[in-house]
Amino acid sequence: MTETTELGIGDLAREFDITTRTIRHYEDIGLLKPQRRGQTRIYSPSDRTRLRLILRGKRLGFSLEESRAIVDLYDPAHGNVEQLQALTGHIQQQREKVTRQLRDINKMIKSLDEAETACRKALKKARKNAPKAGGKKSGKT
Amino acid sequence: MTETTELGIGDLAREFDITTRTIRHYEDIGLLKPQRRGQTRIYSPSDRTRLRLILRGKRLGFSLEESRAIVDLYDPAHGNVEQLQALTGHIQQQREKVTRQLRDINKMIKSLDEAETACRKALKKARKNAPKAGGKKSGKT
DNA sequence: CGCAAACTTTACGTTTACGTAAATGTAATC
DNA sequence: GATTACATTTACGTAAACGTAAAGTTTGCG
Repeated sequence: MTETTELGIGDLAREFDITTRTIRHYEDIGLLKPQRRGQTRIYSPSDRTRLRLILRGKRLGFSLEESRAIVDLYDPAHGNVEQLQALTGHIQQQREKVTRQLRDINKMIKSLDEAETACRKALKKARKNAPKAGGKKSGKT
Repeated sequence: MTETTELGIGDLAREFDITTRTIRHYEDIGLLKPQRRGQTRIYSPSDRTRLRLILRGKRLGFSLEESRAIVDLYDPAHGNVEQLQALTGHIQQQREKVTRQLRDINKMIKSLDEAETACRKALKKARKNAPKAGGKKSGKT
């Protein structure tokens, strides 16, 4: 019948290229809470979204506990003012963390640019007076 | 005597807020190769730079093996054309990885923006008709 | 001299994030 | 009704990245 939104654990595993063990592990630690039809886990689109967020966090080097904090941002206890205020705090924290990452990445990209430039330069030189080996030692750093 | 560039393991640990055990571990797996004065490790500015790169990699979620690949970009076997060519390949790989991260980060920042907006909106509403609870369920993603 | 502070090696312990195997259940298909 | 394919729980195993404890140098200071 309804097969539009009903996802099995295998479907998810295939979609995100992870193992079912991984998905169950995320459930073990409370990151996912799929419904059950009997014993079998049934995943909703929102479960899929949570999983996507978790995996994104992973790619960014977040621990599963950190990812939990992020994922929970999208599923807050609605309506309580104090919790909402705490939530803005958490969002701010995450923003700072991600902003630091952004700085790190930009530095790294810059580094890669420099490394590439240096490498190309060395290649040019090597090809020019190339015979068999050993140009001059170039200065370092 | 010369104390300008001579760094002890404790100095480095303090500077980067890590333990000496961590630094020794990086040496164990070949990420650092400080000189020795007798038994004692002596770190050069370039060692410090390598360490900085390693830690940046960590913040970005790179494994130490991945960081090794990056760090080695800056300390390649100079002069060999094939190695230089391989090197440009590695640089390109790293660039792709970092580019994916950049996409992930931008997505996450966007998500955080949305989360914050939603949160502020909910706060406003909550303060307006403040009684106890229950907004509507909002659609997702 | 004596002692603390900072260095060393060796080696077992711990946490995170799953892997992997075993034993079992259920459902469709031949 | 036997096979095949996917699901389940339970539980021990493992790789990475250190933590931590033990036991021993080396160095400087009062």
